[in-house]
Amino acid sequence: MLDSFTHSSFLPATQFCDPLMTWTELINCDEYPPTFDHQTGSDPLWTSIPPEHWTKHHVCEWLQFCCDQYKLDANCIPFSQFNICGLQLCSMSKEEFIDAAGVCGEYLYFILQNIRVHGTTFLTPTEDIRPSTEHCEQKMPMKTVMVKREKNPSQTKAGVHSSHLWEFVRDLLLAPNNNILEWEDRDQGIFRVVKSDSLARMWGQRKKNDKMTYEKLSRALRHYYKTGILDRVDRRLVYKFGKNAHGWQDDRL
DNA sequence: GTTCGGTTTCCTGTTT
DNA sequence: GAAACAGGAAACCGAA
Repeated sequence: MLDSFTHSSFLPATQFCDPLMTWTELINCDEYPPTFDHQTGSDPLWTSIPPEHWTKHHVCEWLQFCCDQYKLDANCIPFSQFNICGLQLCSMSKEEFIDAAGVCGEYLYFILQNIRVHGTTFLTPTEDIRPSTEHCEQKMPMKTVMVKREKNPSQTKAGVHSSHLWEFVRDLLLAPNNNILEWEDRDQGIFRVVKSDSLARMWGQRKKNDKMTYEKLSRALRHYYKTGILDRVDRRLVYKFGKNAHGWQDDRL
């Protein structure tokens, strides 16, 4: 159904956005929120109204947006089950999301909660919300990456593979209501893996690798010790962001 | 075609 | 005994 939507027709102004751009990157991107010049009049944008007020069409657009931006496998999402209005969508529990779309459902749930928690103001194109370049440089370490993208839109596809495991973990930690990872010491960047299997499943989904296990994922995490992205914590299932990890302090988007 | 970074996979041994 | 950790080694893959 949603295959009929193309990225260009749906989000024309996000052409420079990395489909795997992190949530933090996405909403701080100068190209975000998108402008919908072609959409005016009676059908307001889903970005401009609270999820509770979304129409079925808005929900549909949001799903497509999630697939595009977070590279979720659209084949795993039974769109017929999301042929509902925003109010019904918001009333769905995480379990219902998971029942409907498996791991993708879990991810969709997180994204929706993010929108609900932060309201729609951050999706509204106001000068106050959209960070200026200078402001962004001070607050957002990822600014450099974004500037590169703007300068060279042809690198968009390359950006798909710039999503690293530690960034995936970081973004999951920053997502509200996630029960897979939790902070042990927010200031120190110490966090704990609560549901190792779920984490591995989600990472496997992201990498299109259904053979991913927590054992393999943890090995990948341990590689980060060498590069200073993670520091060793001598406790089971507990990790700490190192000096070379950035963005994890930005819990306020 | 080569190099490189970032995993992924497999393994053995250790610790909890 | 199971689960998780530690880390070596090799393979894989996409980007440059």
